[in-house]
Amino acid sequence: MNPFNILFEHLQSTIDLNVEQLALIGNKFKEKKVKKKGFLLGAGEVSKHMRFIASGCLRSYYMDENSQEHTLQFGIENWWVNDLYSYLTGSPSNQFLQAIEESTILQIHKDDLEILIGEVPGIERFFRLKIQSAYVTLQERMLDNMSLTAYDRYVDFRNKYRDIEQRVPQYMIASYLGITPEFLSNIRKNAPR
Amino acid sequence: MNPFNILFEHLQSTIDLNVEQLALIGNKFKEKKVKKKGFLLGAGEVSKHMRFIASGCLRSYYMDENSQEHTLQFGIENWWVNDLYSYLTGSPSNQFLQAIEESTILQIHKDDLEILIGEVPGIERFFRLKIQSAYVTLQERMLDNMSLTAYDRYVDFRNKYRDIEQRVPQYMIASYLGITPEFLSNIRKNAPR
DNA sequence: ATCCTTTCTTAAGGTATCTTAACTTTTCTG
DNA sequence: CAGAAAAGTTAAGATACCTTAAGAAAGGAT
Repeated sequence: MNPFNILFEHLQSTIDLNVEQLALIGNKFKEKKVKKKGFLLGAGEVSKHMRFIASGCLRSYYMDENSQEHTLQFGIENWWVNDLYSYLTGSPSNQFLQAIEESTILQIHKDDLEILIGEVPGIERFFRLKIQSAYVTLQERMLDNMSLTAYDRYVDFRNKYRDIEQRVPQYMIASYLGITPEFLSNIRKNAPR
Repeated sequence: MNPFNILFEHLQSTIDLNVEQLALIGNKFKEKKVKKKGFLLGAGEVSKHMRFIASGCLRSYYMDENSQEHTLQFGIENWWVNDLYSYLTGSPSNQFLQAIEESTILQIHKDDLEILIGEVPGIERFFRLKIQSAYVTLQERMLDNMSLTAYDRYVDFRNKYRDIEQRVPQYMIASYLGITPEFLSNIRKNAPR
């Protein structure tokens, strides 16, 4: 399926859009392919785009002073990925946005998004809702991290993201859960079933 | 100072408002006093209000299955406190919103806020920006929790929230940092200076 | 098919943080 | 101001998770 049609369907699941509006939207989003291990954003750059995954799989991660990677988000088809921090504040990102599989992205520049919002007001509502649910998800994760053991977090992850679990290497899952790959391995060995 | 004037000044630091608009806003917000240790929201209730602290000090916390408290947020004058999760999704809260000092709150009901947004469009922008910065703050905290040691998180907390540190009991700070009060005590003892 | 790279596992020893419990200090209440 | 309640400290023993290092397995490239 054409990447743009994937985007259109995705948008229409939340807001109503007529043909002219879809055309306006299609004009502003640009298609971008990323190879496996390719980067859409590197630490130090300012994120200037909102990015929609039409196909493939990516993750964003933060690298701390000890060069440890911390995965912030995975994303597959129909997800949005970005360093919202950098995008919203305009400050240089401290994250990397990297493809785990060859992926097709549709992205819109911040300036174009502002224009588009003027043309298609529903878009503003769409992104407000996105940010809200991003917040809600993040808070849930924060609470889980504070109150659950690594094993429980792993079980929750598997239940919540079974589709993602198959597609990403285990050490990235470990870095998402906030543990070392060795310890995740250990957890898996001693897990029931 | 009158609580409403504190709110008005706060709003005007972000958006422009004329006298009629301030009157409309003043009509919709209700003043509420909470005694020390009093609750504005309990687990199980749905949060139906946006809440502004005109004076005092509060915190929101989550209580896990082992009855451990996890402080999500502290708030003092000019801050907004809420369980955004519950407010946005309409699901019952898993948090408590409790006063640490006697406090004066100005709160607006969700339905009234929607009406108000119709009357004063700038208000929508205001809350969108609030949620965005809440997201940004939360992500920063998430990263800190994943990459820093408890000692470093404590130092960061002191630097960032010196004004709050004076006003809240230490065991709440511990529950914010994700450690036990005993361990925070230990950290403080062994800390430089 | 084979070699090289990436990912995963195993296990021993170490460290950050927790648990428990008793004690001290501070704050609140009447 | 006294007594009770809340908050903070101390220290010993426990545990979840990390570090290191080496080897096994899987995946990619030629």
